[in-house]
Amino acid sequence: MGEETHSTGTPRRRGRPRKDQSLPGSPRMLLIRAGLAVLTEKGFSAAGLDEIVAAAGVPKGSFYHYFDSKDAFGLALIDAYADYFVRKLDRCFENEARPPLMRLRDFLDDARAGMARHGYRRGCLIGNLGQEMNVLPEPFRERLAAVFRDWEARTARCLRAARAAGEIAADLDCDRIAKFFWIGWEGAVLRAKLERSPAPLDAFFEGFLALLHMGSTVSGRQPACSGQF
Amino acid sequence: MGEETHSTGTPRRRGRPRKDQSLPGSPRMLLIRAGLAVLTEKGFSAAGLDEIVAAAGVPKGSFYHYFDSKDAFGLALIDAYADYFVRKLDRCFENEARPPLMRLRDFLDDARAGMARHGYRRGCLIGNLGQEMNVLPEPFRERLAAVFRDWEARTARCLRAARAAGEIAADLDCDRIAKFFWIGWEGAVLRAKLERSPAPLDAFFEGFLALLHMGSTVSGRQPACSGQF
DNA sequence: TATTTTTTAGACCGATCGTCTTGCAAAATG
DNA sequence: CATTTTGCAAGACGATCGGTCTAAAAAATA
Repeated sequence: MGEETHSTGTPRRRGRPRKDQSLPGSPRMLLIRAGLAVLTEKGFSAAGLDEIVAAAGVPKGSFYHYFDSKDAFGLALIDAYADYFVRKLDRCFENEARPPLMRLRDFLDDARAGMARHGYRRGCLIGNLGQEMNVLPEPFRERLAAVFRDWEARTARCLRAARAAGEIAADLDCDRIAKFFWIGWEGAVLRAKLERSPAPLDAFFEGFLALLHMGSTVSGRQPACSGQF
Repeated sequence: MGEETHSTGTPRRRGRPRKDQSLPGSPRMLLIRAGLAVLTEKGFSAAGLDEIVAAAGVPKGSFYHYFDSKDAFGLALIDAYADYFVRKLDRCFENEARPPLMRLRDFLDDARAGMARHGYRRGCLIGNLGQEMNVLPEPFRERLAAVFRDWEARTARCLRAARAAGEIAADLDCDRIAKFFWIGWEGAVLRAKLERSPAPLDAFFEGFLALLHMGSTVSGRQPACSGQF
């Protein structure tokens, strides 16, 4: 009461209205995009704001207009990366046109292509920040852990689909396997960066697949694509 | 010739003789010890020399007497850590008093205890530096990769002993499995740091053991300690 | 004691870090 | 148009970074 309100409920204020900072070309989005590129490559501590604002083509002075601090920026990057990655996961894991186990392989192929595209220099933002946990502010921890829980849940869902389809043994614990996958996968991305090669990704994935086919010898099914582990 | 030489062959020179810098109490060793503590926790980029020399109780000016640069110091730390770690690996993997597969578990127990002792803040130096590869000088890459090759070789030897003892299936490729182990293990250490918990170490290890018992259902052997993967 | 060399000691440097203050341009209202 | 309110940009700022430098103490030989 007393304040004039818009039909949408927004109080019509005087002064210059703020731009929509969720638009792709907005400075905020440019900063986030540049920040993702830099931090997936160098991590948080080694990434300077100067480099990020330069890559974004945004004046340094503007940075603190859009973000309270480098820390707050980092948290925003986690959210942005989580969003981007969940879309990728869903595109793979919920692709009904493919058998569930092949969806996992689609994810591998996607990741391998992504790392190759960037010369094996960019890794996983979540893994990078996780490694730096001891020099990051405490709020990062729960946020990163939550992202992993989410990825694990989506992966477990895909695994259950595979189990329901009879692609993997019926007595496998899909939640534990999904946990196992993400624990090891981050190690594989790390090694791929170190060796500048997709081999660690493949090596881990093949081992993981072999694990999935445990007990399949009993039911007589042959592993489709695993090596001789 | 022309120079006076000791009976040991060392040319006895004038001036203050240099201390043995491999002695435990020497400044150089204090710096390396402090550097290992700081870098296993914070990585290379986030670790400042000021912090390291303070922790070592050595004046900053002395640092550059013993090391040419922070980079050179980092390489020395890799060597020191590799030495320390190889001793640990051999203590576990070549312990003839234990069956080969149990030696692997001994390593797990040792690592779990080590991480707990430091509050799950210190990780693996090699993994930390590997994650930072893009912001490290190029010589680090080959050095780190060589360390992993060494660890893999020692692990593969232990696995072959297990295979010879009939603890694991005869058709398993021990070299590939060893590679798989170290790829995933570094991911497990990363997650343990993130979650400040030993659970990721155990989760990965149990999955790894399950992988080793592939085909054991055929030969009728029961997994000794793996969960229901 | 005089000389030579190693080691200690910390002030100091330019560069870069994240942050903040300040001022002006833009776009609304009255 | 004048006013108001805000968005945004530019650069200054202190702290800290890795690294350098000079000087002197320490410990040996001559």
